[in-house]
Amino acid sequence: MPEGHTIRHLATVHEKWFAGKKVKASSPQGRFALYARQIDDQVMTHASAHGKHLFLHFGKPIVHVHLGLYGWFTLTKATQEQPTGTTRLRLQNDEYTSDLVGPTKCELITEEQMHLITAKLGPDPIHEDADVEQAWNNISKSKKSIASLLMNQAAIAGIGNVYRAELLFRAQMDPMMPGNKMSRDEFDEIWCDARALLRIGAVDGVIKTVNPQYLTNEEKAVGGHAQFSYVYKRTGLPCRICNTKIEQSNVDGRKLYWCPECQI
DNA sequence: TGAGTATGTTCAG
DNA sequence: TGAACCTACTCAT
Repeated sequence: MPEGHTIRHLATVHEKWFAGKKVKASSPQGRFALYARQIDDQVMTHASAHGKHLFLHFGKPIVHVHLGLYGWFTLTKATQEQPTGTTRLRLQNDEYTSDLVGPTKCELITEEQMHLITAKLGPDPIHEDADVEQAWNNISKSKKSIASLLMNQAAIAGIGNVYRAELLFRAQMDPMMPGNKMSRDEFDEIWCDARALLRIGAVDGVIKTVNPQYLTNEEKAVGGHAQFSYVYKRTGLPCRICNTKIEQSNVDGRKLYWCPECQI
């Protein structure tokens, strides 16, 4: 589901499947129908991602997608199956089908509008050339907690509620630490870990944060595509490291999970 | 059948 | 700060 790793994964798959070829575009649900007609039978040139925003480039027109909380793509080998009535956008060629359901945003924009969107976002750690100094600047000048700042897309783009909880646990950091009280070393550790974890997650679109040595035998048996966490959604369960019960609280209206023993 | 929940964002008050 | 929005799924009634 949608944090930065998912969007990067989706950009990669769409580019691999559709770039350089004519694409059939339709909007079974109807809300994107007018725009779908404009890109129908056009060639997708490439796909790109910044944070949680996906851009599918059809020459000048660009499809801008933000999945929001529960939007998703169903990616399949070319199918004759009818899309569900809620499918906002279907992209298809002879080999592949991409169905988009429930996005917060699906619109046709210009390159200029795309730049306006990305200009409002902080550096995306998954990008090779991401500006770490800009990210440090955004964090270190704020009195807000690091838990709050990591979710702020204008500070750092692409991190969501799962990666936030897991990054803070892995760094053994108090989630309430104000950005302007963090040392550069502490920030660098989180930034580098975010880079690494997002890239690992982007490979197959699954969030992987737990060192296998801390998985139970049952969890190990489940294997590859399963998602496990140190603290996310583990309220009341014992910490994988110290056995203290994981706690849950609310930061900016979102649930935050942490270990009161490890993260001091 | 209906309430609650979900890895998100925006806008009104 | 809280509600609204986009959708599907789980669980209680």
